[in-house]
Amino acid sequence: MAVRFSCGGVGIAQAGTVVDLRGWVNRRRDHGGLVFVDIRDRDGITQVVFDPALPEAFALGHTLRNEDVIAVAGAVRARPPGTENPKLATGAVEVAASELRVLSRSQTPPFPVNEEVDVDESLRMQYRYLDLRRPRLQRNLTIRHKLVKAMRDFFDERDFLEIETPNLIKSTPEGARDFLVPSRISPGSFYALPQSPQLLKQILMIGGIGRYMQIARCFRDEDSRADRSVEFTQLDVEMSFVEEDDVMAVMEECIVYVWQKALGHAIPQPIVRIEYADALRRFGSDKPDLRFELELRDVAPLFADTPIQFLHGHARSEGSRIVAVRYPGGASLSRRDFDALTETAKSFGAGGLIWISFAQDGWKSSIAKLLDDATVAALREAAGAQAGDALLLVAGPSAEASDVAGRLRLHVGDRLNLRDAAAYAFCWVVDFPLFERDPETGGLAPTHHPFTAPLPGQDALLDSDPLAMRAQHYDLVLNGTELGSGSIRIHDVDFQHRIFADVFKLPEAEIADRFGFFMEALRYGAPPHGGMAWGLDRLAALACGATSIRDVIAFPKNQNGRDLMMDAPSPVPAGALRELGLELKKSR
RNA sequence: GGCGUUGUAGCUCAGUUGGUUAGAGCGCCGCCCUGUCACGGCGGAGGUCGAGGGUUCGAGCCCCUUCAACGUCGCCA
Repeated sequence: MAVRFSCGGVGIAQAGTVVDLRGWVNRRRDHGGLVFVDIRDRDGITQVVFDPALPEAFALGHTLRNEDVIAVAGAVRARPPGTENPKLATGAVEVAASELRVLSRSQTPPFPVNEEVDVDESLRMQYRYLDLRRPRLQRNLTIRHKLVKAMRDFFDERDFLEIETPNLIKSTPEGARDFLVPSRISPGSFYALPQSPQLLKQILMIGGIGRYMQIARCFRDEDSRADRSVEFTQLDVEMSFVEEDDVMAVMEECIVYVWQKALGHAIPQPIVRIEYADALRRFGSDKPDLRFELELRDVAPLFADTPIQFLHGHARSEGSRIVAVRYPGGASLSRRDFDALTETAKSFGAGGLIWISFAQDGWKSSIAKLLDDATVAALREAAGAQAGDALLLVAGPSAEASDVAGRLRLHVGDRLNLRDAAAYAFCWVVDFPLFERDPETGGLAPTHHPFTAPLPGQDALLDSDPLAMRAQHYDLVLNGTELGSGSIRIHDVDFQHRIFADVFKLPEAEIADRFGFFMEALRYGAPPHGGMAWGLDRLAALACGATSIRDVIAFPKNQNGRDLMMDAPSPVPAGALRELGLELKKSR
């Protein structure tokens, strides 16, 4: 009686036992008088030998092709000395096939399943079931599973309830475009798919749940990127009767636990906290990559008396920065290299780029004629440049200069291979401003979302100087990627109303229409509460060393939001539209 | 919507200054092969060069338009 084993599960311990293996033909090596077939499942690969001594199985073995699905019964035996394969976990043994059944034949696959070669991503998506058989996705989905499992275990142990929130909800535009779902029973009315369960989890707190978590699917009808898709998954968490430090402590414990469980990696604690303003000043970003140093240096004072026209203003203006990015070894770059760097800086939004290099035989610069030795020496000192380094200088209004310099820093980090995919540098970013200026409307916009509470004691600033308000808002950042945001929420209905009415200037009717249900809930004893949400796809991608979240999603959508396997979205029959009370306009 | 990269055999790619019949490796098909594991040997099939238009005696290569994939800016509270 053959015993079922996985294709990665047989070893020398099974020698002599008759096993039953099921799986896919990974490869066939047909010697004419002897046939080797590697059989594969999620667990691994085992070599099966077909010998002419058993003519029936042997004859059928000849006909096998890659990706055929087979069941093989045979005795496990140690391989003849010298023929062991150390590259295979099961390489000490082989299965001598006594019985072969072909469960399913496969057409020739459109791309190799048994090799880790790069294949055009749209082809991989169209034949996702084949891509899923390959080691990379099997490994990534396994890691993702472990992450999610660890999260559920972690929160379960701490008395959190996992609660599902609906996917068909009310459209309450939250910045991103909603996906709308027409209602058959209420023609002309639409559900929206949630951009996040934000209001629902707050209402769960009002509902006395106290501690909530969910692995929640979210939808935003915006253009995709490598790190974001129209449909994505969040770890969503909310807690009652907590302050910032309580939430951050739990979430920090969580990431440490999860990283240990899923990756066996110990995150050093405590995770460093960086104030928002500091992050911008030192790294030019509110999601700094701490895998490498190269901190930005302000050098504006050195240009206070500069004759250089375009620097002069920025050197003296409160709202401007002149920032130096150190490029270790940059003195060996050619003028052409610096020209290319300048183009790169311009693509980041810079007006231009000043460079200074410190070679053995003296300094060079794009503005050499306008610099003197003393200024250059002071610059070198201020920016901490060593012999052989170069400095890249960016000047402009603070926000722009910080952003460009921050991107240049990352660019230099990339060029010098300082951004190690196997390293994990976490940090908290705290002390965000509550509001920021919306450059389009000129009005105020929430930095996080309109339910974020300010630091205690700042309520009065709402009328006098809202831009000076700081939020009880914290981001968790890993390797320059924002994993997630959280905050303490407003639980006072009057203050929440002032945010909508006084700050965002929403008309009463609109507040009532969009948020009426929520405002009403706040009137019935809302506990102080706060929480956080993490982008699970991003987290998984970083954990797997994947460059795109599509490599940690079983059935991802492409850049245009299309599912290439199912070919969705697709037109629907006219009758389906009629039933929904919808009529299509002729396109264009 | 903007910018960039890419598009040549089933896959991954090469293709010179515009010049004969568009190539390679892998895969596929057939035959041979009893210790391979990227098995090996011999033979073979397979191409609207993304699509459309143009320049030219002649276009895979030059020009215009367009489609698609990916990256990125805008956008994503």
